[in-house]
Amino acid sequence: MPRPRTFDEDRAVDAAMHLFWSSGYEATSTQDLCEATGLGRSSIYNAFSSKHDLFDRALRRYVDRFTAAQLELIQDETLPIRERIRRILWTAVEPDPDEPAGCFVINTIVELGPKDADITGLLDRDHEVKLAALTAAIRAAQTAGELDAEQDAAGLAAYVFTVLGGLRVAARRGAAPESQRAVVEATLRSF
Amino acid sequence: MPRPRTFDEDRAVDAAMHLFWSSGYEATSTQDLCEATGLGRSSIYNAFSSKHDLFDRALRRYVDRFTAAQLELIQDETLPIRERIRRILWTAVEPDPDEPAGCFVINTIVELGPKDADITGLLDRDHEVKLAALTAAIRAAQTAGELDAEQDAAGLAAYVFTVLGGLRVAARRGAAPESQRAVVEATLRSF
DNA sequence: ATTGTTTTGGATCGATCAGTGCATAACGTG
DNA sequence: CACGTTATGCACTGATCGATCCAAAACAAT
Repeated sequence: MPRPRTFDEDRAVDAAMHLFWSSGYEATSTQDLCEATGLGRSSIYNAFSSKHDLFDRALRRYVDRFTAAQLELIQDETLPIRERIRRILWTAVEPDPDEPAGCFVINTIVELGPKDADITGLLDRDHEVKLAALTAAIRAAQTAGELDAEQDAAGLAAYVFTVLGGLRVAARRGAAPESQRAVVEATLRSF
Repeated sequence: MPRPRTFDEDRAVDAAMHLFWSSGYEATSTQDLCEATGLGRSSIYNAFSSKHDLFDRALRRYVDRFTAAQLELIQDETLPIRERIRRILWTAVEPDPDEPAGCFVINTIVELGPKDADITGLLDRDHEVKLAALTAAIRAAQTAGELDAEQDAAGLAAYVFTVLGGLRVAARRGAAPESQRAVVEATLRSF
């Protein structure tokens, strides 16, 4: 019996995600969010309880999407481990012109890391999951003789994600794809 | 004949630097700057023309300080090139508890990179200088037989600074020093 | 068609934003 | 001591911040 929504909540979260991704939390005003989503203030505050809550929803959407894709890649046993790692890193080499430069997660760690424990907890847990998955994949490759078993698997996994973070910062700065490619190749030489 | 300043401009820039470094540009208000520097609004706007100008001064101070230290290290020919690279990366391993986590330059690239061309230009030029210096040092080590001459020196230099960026993002997230250490060791294995 | 519930638009809230104006205080110089 | 100049303290500007309120609108169920 109630009046139904005239907008798609998912689309609104998606628009907010791109805006926060591009401009950060503080620099994005609720007015900007209204314009980007095409909604009025009331609709936004009715569907989401606050700017911070909408940010949380947007970040979760980003994290879920990218983590799912990464985990699928990490656990794809049809590919050699080196190839999987290459593809993980490769996502930061050629920027998608339809999306903001850099990585929303990295941006958020940098902007809110020291100040927002809720957000930090969310990102930490996600990072742990990915780290554990890659560590397991590397260990499996080691026992299969695909990689040198002497190296610390957890350290190698941390290494991959650290380089990925660096590549995404470089992408935010507008690094040239050929430079990024050289970094990926140099990274793989450690394995 | 005029009334002299009762505060040290350098100390004020230093306090502003730490605040911007810790909290970012947008999240730092002029009121915060007054409290951190101990100055009144008039004194700040008299010595610096705007919040943006003070940020620019603070960032320049940071860049000058860190770039000088890095260049000195890069060009220290008494050390093997691998040791120089290790020490560059090592600066991100054990955080100084007296200073904000992470790197002011990285934070600024992430927050203002897509929006502030002046700041971006400053950071790009600085990055170019450091990249050129490390490329030259690597090339020299290659001709001296210290490193494999087959590898692209510029690519290796980009690799080092990319990993450094990743380490600094990880430091902002509060990464454990032992994890950071493992990343440095894995990085050096590419050389 | 009436009722009940929720959405929506628009005005508006107090707080805070970066920045300014002005009167006064403080100092070096003559 | 008096003058010239700058620094400082404080009130204040208009704009914008995130968030709220309320009345009108829209729809489903009866």
